[in-house]
Amino acid sequence: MRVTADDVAARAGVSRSAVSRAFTEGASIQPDKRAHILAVADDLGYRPNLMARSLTGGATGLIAVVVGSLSSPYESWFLDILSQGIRSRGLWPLLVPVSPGQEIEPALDHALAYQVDGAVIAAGSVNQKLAERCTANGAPIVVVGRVLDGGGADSVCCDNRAGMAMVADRLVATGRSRIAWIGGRADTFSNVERFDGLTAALAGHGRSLTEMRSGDYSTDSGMVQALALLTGPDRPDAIVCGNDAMAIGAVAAARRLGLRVPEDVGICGFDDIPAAAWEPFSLTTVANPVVETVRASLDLLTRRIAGETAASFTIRLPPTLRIRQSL
Amino acid sequence: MRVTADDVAARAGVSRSAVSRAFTEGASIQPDKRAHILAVADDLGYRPNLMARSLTGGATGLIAVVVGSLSSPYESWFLDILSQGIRSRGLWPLLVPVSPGQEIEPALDHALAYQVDGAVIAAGSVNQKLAERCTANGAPIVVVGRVLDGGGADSVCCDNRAGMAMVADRLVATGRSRIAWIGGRADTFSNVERFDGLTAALAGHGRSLTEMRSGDYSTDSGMVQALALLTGPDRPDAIVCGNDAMAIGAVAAARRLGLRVPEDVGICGFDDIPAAAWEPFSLTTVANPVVETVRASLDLLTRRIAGETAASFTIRLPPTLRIRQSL
DNA sequence: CGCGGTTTTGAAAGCGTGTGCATTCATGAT
DNA sequence: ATCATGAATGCACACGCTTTCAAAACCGCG
Repeated sequence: MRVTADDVAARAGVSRSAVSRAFTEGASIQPDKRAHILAVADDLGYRPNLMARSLTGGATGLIAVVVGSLSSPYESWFLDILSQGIRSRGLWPLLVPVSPGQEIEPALDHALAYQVDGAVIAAGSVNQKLAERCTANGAPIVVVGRVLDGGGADSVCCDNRAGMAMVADRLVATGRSRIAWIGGRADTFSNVERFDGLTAALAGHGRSLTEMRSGDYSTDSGMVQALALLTGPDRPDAIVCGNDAMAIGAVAAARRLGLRVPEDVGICGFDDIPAAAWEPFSLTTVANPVVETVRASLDLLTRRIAGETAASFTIRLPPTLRIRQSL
Repeated sequence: MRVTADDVAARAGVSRSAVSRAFTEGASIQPDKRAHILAVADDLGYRPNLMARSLTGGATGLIAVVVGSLSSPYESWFLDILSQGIRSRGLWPLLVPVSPGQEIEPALDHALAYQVDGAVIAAGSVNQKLAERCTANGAPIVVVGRVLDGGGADSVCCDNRAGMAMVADRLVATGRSRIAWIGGRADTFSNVERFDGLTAALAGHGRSLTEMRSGDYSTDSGMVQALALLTGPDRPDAIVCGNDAMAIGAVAAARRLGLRVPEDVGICGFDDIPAAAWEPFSLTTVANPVVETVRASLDLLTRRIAGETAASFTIRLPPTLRIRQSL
């Protein structure tokens, strides 16, 4: 039923090896014979079975992409760019969705069983042991958006502290004095770094946060926390959010209360997702360099796949402050 | 280097067949021997090579997911739900991203070469010939969001005309008389159906569109087209958009011009993406039943994969009108 | 025409797994 | 004690491909 290389060989009057060579770039075969074989193959609708090929070749061309809930605008934006990057390198993304809170390990195990050539991990928590297991199975990994403390895997991550330093400067420049914070999920690397970065930078200006609250990185949670802040005593004149989604919620909250942004309350996000530019928000935010992040991640990963062995590498990419209307 | 079933067999003092059977549910093997083998396997970090397994078994467990630009909120929302659904059925999504305007065929061909068990196609144009090629290669497909005219593939699609009929009712009920349309990319199935549905339903009320414009389903294009409409002569008192992203842009445009929504101009979208509920928009929109769409698609697909052969099937799911603040 | 050297070519040996088949083993009935 | 029955086990083949290896074909040159 399924047409195999043998079928093509029989039909073209050559050996199966010849068929294989016809499909292998730079293999030793006569040009006109290759052309004939390819014509026959096309006629029969034959394409080499990549499963079988990878059984010998050792490479599958698959890259596991571990990503969190895709309805989050940041994750989907990142996945968009990442998947394009993977395809443009002739590889294919095997999607490994993990809901927040879910264990990454069983899912990644399964992906490893597919003999993926590598993995980009942008969600879930990964420890050194897991990283080593992946590399031991011949699948180097690169961790995106956080840094593995123990080493053992390359990581690419935006410089959250530098980003927050720029936010602090802006807060001071616009004369904000009662500055509140809405964090994301507390256990995440980016949340910790962004919070630390902000408090440290503010301290450098002799200031500190007046209030701290936690959301879960969703727009709804930003809305809820911002409502609480803005209706509480000693209303803040600036709210810094752990990401853009929450900042969008915060802007909505301010609007609902009839407050002007940025005059009454300045609001700042992080990431610069596409929606941040939408006019009713016009979010001032820290632009996360995701294009560069993707490029760097895949460079690192393909080099490892090619066999380069070196100590694990951490790349920190500098963000930029995108000043719009909200702060 | 890579640990194989032979390694486990040697270490456990059994034959390789025994190892295989230990990992096969319901195979004939002594319980305690299976336990021993599994223990040894776990110790060695062995997992069956799914590439090799699928070479004999005939099934790979992979589902090709053809999807457009993921930075679009609708696409990423859909992919989120779809990928969860695929995983919950024990299958794995192989991502096949195709940019709008790009040919779907070469990408899908490559996915077929991976011997995917099936494909969910939610982007790009697919004709009957392509559908037949897929099924001939043992990969049934289901087309989502549009209907294949010639048959040859199952399709699941929301009833765009019914949705637009509800919009028309609402337009009449709120007394709109100058109704404009902002369409999406003209060549898409959903755009044609939604436009036809709206004009037909309006005609049923003895009304018609006063102006028609085309965007590209992006928020920016919605903004641009709405600005043109709202600053032109004979300003419309309602704008119906081909999707939510453009409707969001239209709301932003109205706000920029100082118009009140919905008093001065009513705005309506389609899909009910998560962002539609965000407060500054509070979009009145047609809710696309994506959860049901995903369920129906995967039901259809898994049944085909299981071998059920029947005439191709088209499922039309009824949308609902979600009335918020914008119309 | 012969010869060393370079391509081409096909046969065959894997790659890691599932499974049909024949064999062995344990079990219980006669 | 013997035999029939069923489960458990190992051997070997198949899956579809790549690639090594040795043989064959080809080339230019003397």
